[in-house]
Amino acid sequence: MTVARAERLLSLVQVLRRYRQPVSGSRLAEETGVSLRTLYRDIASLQAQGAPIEGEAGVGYVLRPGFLLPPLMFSQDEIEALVLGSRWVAKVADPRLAAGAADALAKIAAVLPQDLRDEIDASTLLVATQRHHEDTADLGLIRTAIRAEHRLRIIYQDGSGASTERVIWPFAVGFFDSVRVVVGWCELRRGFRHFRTDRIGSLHSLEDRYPRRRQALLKEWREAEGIAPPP
Amino acid sequence: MTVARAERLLSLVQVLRRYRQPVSGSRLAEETGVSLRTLYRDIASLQAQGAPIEGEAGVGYVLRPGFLLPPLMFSQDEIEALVLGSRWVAKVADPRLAAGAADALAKIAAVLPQDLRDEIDASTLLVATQRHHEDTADLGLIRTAIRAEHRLRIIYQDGSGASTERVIWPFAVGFFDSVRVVVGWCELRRGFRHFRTDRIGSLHSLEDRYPRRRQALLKEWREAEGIAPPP
DNA sequence: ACCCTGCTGCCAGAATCTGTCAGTAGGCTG
DNA sequence: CAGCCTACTGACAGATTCTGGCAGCAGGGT
Repeated sequence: MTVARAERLLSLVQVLRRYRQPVSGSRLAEETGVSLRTLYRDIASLQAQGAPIEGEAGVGYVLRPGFLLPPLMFSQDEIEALVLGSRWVAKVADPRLAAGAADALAKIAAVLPQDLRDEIDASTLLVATQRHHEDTADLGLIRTAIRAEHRLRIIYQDGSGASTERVIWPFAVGFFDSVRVVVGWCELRRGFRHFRTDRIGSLHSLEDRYPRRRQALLKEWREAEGIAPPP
Repeated sequence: MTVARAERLLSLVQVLRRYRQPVSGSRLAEETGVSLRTLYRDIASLQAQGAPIEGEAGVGYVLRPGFLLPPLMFSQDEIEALVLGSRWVAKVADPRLAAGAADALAKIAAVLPQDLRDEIDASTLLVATQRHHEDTADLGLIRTAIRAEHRLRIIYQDGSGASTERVIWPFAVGFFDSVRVVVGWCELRRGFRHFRTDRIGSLHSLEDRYPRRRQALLKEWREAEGIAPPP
């Protein structure tokens, strides 16, 4: 007894949800293991059932949010991934974000069937990363400033030990193995600068919004530094 | 082009969700417009896909919760933690686990209210960890063996370059900055041993269960190595 | 003891699905 | 503009699946 098609249609929805950018039909066909022709038929079937899938020639398919069908319950691999990720965040991030990781996992656990809930506690994937440098600045405050796109006044000690006071527009944080780095536009240097969180002496939010959007700054910084966006 | 069956299976789930008391098969057959025989087949199909449907003679069918993901609500910090953790796993883990991280995040995004869903894309916390050594063994297979508590036959090259063939009882994986390490009981050495995944030459699951539980092994190993459990 | 129910095997005809081939059309890039 | 990638549609034939009916077994409730 097969449910090949039903299963495939669900997995197609999941693949479309995973990519948020347009995906070509041939790629979807490959991922679901059917021919291109059948993929077109599958897309048409989903659309007939109300899935807001948009296809554009030369671009690909996108699933707009709003499809009523909720996703299937998490798989074992997905639970393991969530647990592992949460453990890593709990270990390397600031206390507020660490608590967020634990709380999020608890909320997820609350909606799991018993067997999957047991998987959470039973997971034996361990985070054993190096101990990182102690932050001298509150990364939680920095994240809040980033979300609100607020300017920050900081006192920063660079690699040579010299201290400077600057106003920056923070828009990202990079998590390295032993160091966290705030990425921002520096008003003093009129350029993108990186600030290790263990070298920021003092930190004060100016509570006013910097004039550009953080996504735009991020994109510009990526191009300047040649850093590819995450998948 | 109809998707009669796929559509019917979904509607069957909806009907089962609507009733919370047991429903008889004949009633379900009537509501979905098929014969009783086909209804039994549909139920079997859904169960094969993991739907926790319970049938009892003389009573009827009940759908226990845990098949579809219900709506979830998270704080901004929790979302940031989930996104950051997922990005890290996607970067450092084996392809299957990495896909699990992306899929889990996509599923969460699908049940989030609009404003929180935007937070996922907007997150500017970046994972910039060092590039790790290439695995020579499929970590996905190892994880599967750990979950099933199966013995593994491996060929391992130790630090000095000497190759040995061993049978191990794998029970944990440690994720270091540049290396992944399988923790197991080694039948050859009669003791706990650690195996870097970039030094495991060959890997073969024996498909039989080792005689102890992995939680017990983990606890014993922790005590032997003096490693504290995660919070 | 009786009825309702879940569940399985078998069968044959009907319905569906799938891949291949061919062709149209729209967007993007150079 | 040409060339490439892409979305889409139609037709066809073979393979696969689906479906309903029938018969029968088993478990629970009355």
